[in-house]
Amino acid sequence: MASQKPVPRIVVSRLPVYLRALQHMAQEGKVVTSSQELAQRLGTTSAQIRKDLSYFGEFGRQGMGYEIGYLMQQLRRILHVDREWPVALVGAGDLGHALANYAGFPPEGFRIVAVFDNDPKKIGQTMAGLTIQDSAHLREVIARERLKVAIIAVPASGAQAVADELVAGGVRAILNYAPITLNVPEGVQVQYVDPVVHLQRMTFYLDDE
Amino acid sequence: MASQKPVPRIVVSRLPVYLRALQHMAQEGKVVTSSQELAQRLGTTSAQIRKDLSYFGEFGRQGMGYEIGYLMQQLRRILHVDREWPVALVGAGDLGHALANYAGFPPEGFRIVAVFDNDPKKIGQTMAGLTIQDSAHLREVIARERLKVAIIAVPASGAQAVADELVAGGVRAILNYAPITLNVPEGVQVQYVDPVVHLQRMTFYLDDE
DNA sequence: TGTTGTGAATGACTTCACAGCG
DNA sequence: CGCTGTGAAGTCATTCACAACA
Repeated sequence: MASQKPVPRIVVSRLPVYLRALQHMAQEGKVVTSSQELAQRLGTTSAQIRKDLSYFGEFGRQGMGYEIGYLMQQLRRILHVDREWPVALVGAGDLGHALANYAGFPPEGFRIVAVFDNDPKKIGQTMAGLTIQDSAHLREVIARERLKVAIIAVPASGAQAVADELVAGGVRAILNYAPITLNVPEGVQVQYVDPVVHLQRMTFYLDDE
Repeated sequence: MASQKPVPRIVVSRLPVYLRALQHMAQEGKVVTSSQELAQRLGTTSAQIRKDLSYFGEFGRQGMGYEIGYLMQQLRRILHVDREWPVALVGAGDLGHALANYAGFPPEGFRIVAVFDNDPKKIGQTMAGLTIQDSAHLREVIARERLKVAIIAVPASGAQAVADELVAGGVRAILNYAPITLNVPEGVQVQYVDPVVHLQRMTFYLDDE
């Protein structure tokens, strides 16, 4: 029986990694796997994978393991990625350009449908097939298109203001590439990508010579 | 007295975020702060900040708080970022381009000193002032330059092979932008940036309408 | 007084270990 | 027999709450 307990955030954070590994297995033609095999690939333990999945239901067969296609489908449902998510991208610099053209989004159901910048030289130009819009219209467009997901790829100095506009327009999930901690209301999700922070998390462990 | 207990990874992972916030405060001209103020900015608790810092020493003054410049300096020392780290960048696509030109690295002591790609059309060209080198020479160059830190910005299909070469050359910390879990030896640090994974960690919490 | 640093208490997460089932 | 699903045990992390001190 699946647990009714609240799902720890850390469990949720691992599910996309499981899903990604299952997709790779499927591409390799594998049909069935086990918590053991998956754990080995991911550098974790079979018990952790089984326990994580147990928060949501029973997806395996005793003695058999997991049917990869079925488990992928279930994880997509759990993560709410069994649909298309239209995404707003704010910032049309080098990083925004890379994100707008990233081939990894469409197959996963994330579709960038609007790009914003506040640079007059960029507004009106085209990026990845989309017209760059003035950030001044951010809130209005977000609200009209009912966008719930956005990516911030602007400098730190403008990021909080952008976040405020996004939230005011109705955005509930922000992937933030600006090197600053955002202040958002309860219930608005934020994920941070700051290469400097990520590098500093590793240099700690490097020998001090 | 500072604790002698082993430092939890999760504590280390928060230090760069504290450092970043302190830098912003310093830019605003602030000289002193408190665990309370810092916690408010970062959406955490003062107790957590004090406890985290207590693993490394005593950096504040009772009744007074923390001298921002001093605490920054101490965090830089703890994180081993009180020096220059030369970094190898593998992958000269859109993302590699954005990273090579990222203005946020130099002020933090991270300097991209070598760029690699395996595309004959790109090898020999210049990117951010560096000549793009053939990935075939990856291990050799890494070893010769004694590089300990690298960034992977290649497609998933090539990422494990790149990681193997990096590690063979002596790299001990990898910032991986490829959407795949890397298999590396004990002691080699890896940080993952996969926008799809980050987005999926948030869509879980979005209403299921 | 205000704020740190920290043991103690609480809470969360991971691992164990095994019943149960295919 | 092999592997899942899961309570129970064990470990780790956060929060509490207060002595100590500028």
